[in-house]
Amino acid sequence: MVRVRFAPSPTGYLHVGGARTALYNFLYARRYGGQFILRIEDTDLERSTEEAMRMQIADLKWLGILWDEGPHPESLQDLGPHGPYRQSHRKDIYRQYAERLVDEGRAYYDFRTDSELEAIKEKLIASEKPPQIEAPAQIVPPAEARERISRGEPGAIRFRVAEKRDYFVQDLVRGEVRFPSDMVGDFVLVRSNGMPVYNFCCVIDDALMKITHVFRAEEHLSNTLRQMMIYEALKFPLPQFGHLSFILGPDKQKLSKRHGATSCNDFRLRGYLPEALNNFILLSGWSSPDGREILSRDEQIQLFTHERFNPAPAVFDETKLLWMNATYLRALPTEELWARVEPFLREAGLQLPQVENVAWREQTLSAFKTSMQTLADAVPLYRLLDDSAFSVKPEAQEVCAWPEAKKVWQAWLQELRAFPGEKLSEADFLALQDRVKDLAGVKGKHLFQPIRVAVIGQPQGTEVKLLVPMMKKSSLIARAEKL
RNA sequence: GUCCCCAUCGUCUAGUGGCCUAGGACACCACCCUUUCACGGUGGAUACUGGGGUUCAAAUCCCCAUGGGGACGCCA
Repeated sequence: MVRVRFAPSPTGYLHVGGARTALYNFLYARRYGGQFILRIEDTDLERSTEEAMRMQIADLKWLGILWDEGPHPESLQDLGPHGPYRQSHRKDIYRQYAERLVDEGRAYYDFRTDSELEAIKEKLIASEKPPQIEAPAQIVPPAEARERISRGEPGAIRFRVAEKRDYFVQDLVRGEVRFPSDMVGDFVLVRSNGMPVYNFCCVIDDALMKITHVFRAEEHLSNTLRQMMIYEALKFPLPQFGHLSFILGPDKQKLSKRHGATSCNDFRLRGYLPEALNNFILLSGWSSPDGREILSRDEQIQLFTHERFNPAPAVFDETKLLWMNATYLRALPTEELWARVEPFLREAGLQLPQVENVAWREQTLSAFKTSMQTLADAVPLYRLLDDSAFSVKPEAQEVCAWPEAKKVWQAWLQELRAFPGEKLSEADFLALQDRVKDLAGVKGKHLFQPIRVAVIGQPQGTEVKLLVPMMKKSSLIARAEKL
């Protein structure tokens, strides 16, 4: 049974890198009919917040990455038999294992102060040795140590790196990786404030939650050595590891805030579709066997295997994401697309009198979607239909200066006023345009462009024969009168 | 500094010794469609970091160099 997890630390919005790790784990679980667990790694009390945890959960939901065990997406109550799923709620569990290691001599209490440890490190560096902490000559016996701790004295628990030897992992992404044990000194398991550290919690949780495969970012590769030592000391079975390469910014540095939009929430706000972002990050470090790029969730699940991970880091290219978003957006059924676009239009405060008309939505959206790459692109397009926002744009200057323009506008207005109906169909418009042509004695672009300016105030955009049927005659007249 | 990871078009990537005069996608350029702008269609330019091996044969295996990234925390 495959059991995988995503274990974010709640210190901000969900990052695209984190989203990718979550997606890969999720797909892997679905591919092999296993379970996907969400675990919150909030042992850093300084930086973790409840608010950030909610944001991350909201982002995962938005992406459609749902978990079988973990905090309930709404209530945040533990869901599943291996809880609690927040590390800050598992302190006692960690403590128990730490004490066990102390009793077995695999770990020891360390009452040395920060400044003492600092001095030791400096001395090591001065003598050109790696600055690794080792056990003091005299270790405080467990009983005495516990006595001192219970009196409130601050003391940490350190793991004792016992023997010098090489550790090997068969990494699912990188193949065999060798770690010499002297890469690390005796490392802290439990802080002197009683809170255990990441490497320790991670091992205990993964073991207790029966995690079989750990797919995580490459930054954890060297942590794996420490974790392997803990697994060994606790006699826990080792899961399979797969270390995913980084997602980088255009400058090949690790993607961060200064690269602009990097959180899922940023992309949501900018009008990206979750399915497009999903599909895009999927392809940043993984490829499909047949080279196809646009893949439905079902296809993703069916094709997802660890053999197709790319060990090299990937640069995040928003241009391609934009293309992919446009592709998904245009493929959406109109009513669905409308549901996604509508919040952006509302946010922009546009006044669109026919907004309740389903046929009008269909008509406008199918005309506009070829010029949209993001949902936010709908706003300037629909603004053209808002009478209160109508104005002759600076780009129209040249057309307005044509001597033919005034003649065309005059005829246009005259014909509009004479038109019997309330709205013009495409055929009505074409016929009317013909009469304007005869009346003004103008043809070609000198006819066409002034009419466009009369309709939307600018010389370029969607075809006029599609635009005119979107508006009421009264709007068209009002606009023409403003020229 | 020490250790670890990585290296194919500008970018995402295919490639697991002969199918590679290196394939696809985005972006770019040209043309077509089009009385504008998009969409769409067709075509084009562009890459195996360098040097040594191994082999009849290397983008592919090995070594070295170079470059990039990561870890070396009582952060995760």
